[in-house]
Amino acid sequence: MTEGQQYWLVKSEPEAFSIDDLARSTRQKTSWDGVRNYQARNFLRAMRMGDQVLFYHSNANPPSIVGIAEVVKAAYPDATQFDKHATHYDPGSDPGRPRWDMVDIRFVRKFTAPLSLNLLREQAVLKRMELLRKGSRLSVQPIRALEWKEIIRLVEHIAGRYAV
DNA sequence: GCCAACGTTGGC
DNA sequence: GCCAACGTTGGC
Repeated sequence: MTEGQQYWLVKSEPEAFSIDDLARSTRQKTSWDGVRNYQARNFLRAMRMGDQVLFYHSNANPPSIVGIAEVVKAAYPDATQFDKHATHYDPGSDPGRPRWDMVDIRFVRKFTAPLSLNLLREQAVLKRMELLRKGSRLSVQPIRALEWKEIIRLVEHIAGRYAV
């Protein structure tokens, strides 16, 4: 584990962009654009190359953490904010001082079995996760090192059930 | 499809 | 600065 490495979670609706879409992308990379919430943007700006990112499927059955990506490029201006035809066009953003940023992430792995929201709720160690807070909508959020460790433990535990 | 929770907008 | 109205998110 690299010193200073941080952990994050990003949400995506699989119908819009799934972990399989990421795995199929050119060089298995994508720009995480379209974030239009200041708190989420600030977390994007705090991301560093090599940070590990949990990939969460919202509006899915069941909603689950489905895999891992990693940050391969730190925050830089999100081009879609200046594109009149883009869904997330922001006429209020000044090109001289862009309001919204994006990062590039690369596929790392897809879990053998997704970790459902229900399963996550059962873990005492994960009680403080932003994701599990009622009404939480933050699409980019930090994950504590302990939580990361617990999630990896769960993934390995579940994978072990299918091991030969 | 419902609706609670939340963020943003804009009138005052 | 207040706050009602509105739009969005996202679990269920």
